[in-house]
Amino acid sequence: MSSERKGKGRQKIQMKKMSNESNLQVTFSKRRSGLFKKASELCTLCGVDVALVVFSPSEKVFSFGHPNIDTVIDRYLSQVPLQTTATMQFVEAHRNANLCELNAQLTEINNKLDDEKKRNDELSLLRKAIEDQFWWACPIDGMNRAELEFLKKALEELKKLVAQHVNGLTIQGAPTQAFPFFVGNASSSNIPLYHQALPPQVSQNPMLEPHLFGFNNM
Amino acid sequence: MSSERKGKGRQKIQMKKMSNESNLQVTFSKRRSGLFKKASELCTLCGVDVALVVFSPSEKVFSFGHPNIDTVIDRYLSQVPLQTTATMQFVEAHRNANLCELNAQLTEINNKLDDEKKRNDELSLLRKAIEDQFWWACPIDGMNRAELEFLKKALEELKKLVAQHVNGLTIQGAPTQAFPFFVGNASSSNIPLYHQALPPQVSQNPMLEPHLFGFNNM
DNA sequence: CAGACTATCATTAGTGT
DNA sequence: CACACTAATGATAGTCT
Repeated sequence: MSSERKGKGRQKIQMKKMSNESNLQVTFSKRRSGLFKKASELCTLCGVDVALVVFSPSEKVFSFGHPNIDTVIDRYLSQVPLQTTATMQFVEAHRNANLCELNAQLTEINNKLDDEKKRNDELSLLRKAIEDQFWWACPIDGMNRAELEFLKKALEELKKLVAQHVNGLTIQGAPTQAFPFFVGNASSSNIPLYHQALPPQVSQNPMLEPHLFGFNNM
Repeated sequence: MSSERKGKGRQKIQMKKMSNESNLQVTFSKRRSGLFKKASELCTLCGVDVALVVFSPSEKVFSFGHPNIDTVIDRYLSQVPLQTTATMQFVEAHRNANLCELNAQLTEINNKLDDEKKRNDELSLLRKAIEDQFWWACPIDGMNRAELEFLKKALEELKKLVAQHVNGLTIQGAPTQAFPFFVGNASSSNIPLYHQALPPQVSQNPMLEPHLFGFNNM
């Protein structure tokens, strides 16, 4: 083993649209994760409401909301002079759609649990058989250790799976979906837009928040 | 200027709602800045569309969108096929009923998994210690067997719990409807919601994408 | 192609001004 | 109360697996 294992580590990157498509895809995934994590942390730490929607390069949509994205969007829309019954319908309809996706997730988890159980049963049987024949001997020692390790790993994976749901910090891509190749940026004017408004209630000072966002280097 | 410039620097903080109000306010500002910056960077780097809405502790609203927040929200809302009001109500009723139950059950499951993992880790350590000292002896055999059995039982119980939900909580009214996956957890409580869905264009199955869902205070 | 790894960069908690 | 600073923590680009 030569000591050449020095990865170059993180390099600074230019703040413009990435040219390499595959690189863009992985960066999108990583940064999307980070963004959603940050959003949830903001919710947790400050107890505030947040809605976040991201359309992937392949037009899939990722969203996050606390306490509920539709609620927050609704609140946002109602504060913007645009509330219609049509929007309400959309909101309601959309909420229902979530359930199906959740179902898929649960099914997946359940299948994994099932697999683990099966494996566990097999292991137990095997172990028992060995014990019954050689309970007085020691060679099972190493084997037991391996099995225990296996079980531990399985449990940990399961735990992680559930924990992911609990924490809501992971979004998985579509397992059944083959996404078409990226078509290109529809409207990629590089500079996004910030906007801040006050709720109808706050009548104090419309300029209460002097903290401005500057995009100096973008 | 004395050379007392030694600040203690950043300290790790617990991921729960901050108690100190003024501290919360400043953290909110800082993290909100960071969050919006991350969002815009994602837009710029990957050329994707994003909508972000944050309600401050004082109920002010901050929003960001690329290319335009309302456009993105509209796209988000309209990507779900409309359903009839009746169906929606039906589904909603069931969902609400199930959510609470599932929430409790899954919390329980998660706690059990947590316990099992802890126990398993302890066991592994203990076992390793014993092995290291008495690898040539057999007494560990019986003990391992008991613990293995215990783990097996725990796994089975967990599986059964989840299986009950899979088999018992399916909603049969809506064509695209199943049951929600819902989680609440004591340890990491303030958890918002993640959700991912498909774009309207995908004509295969409007409900293919798996969603992650989780929040604490329903 | 999704994760593990790691050197590096970026964010931010704590503090002073 | 908004900034400036700094030391730590946290995120991630590049790489390998």
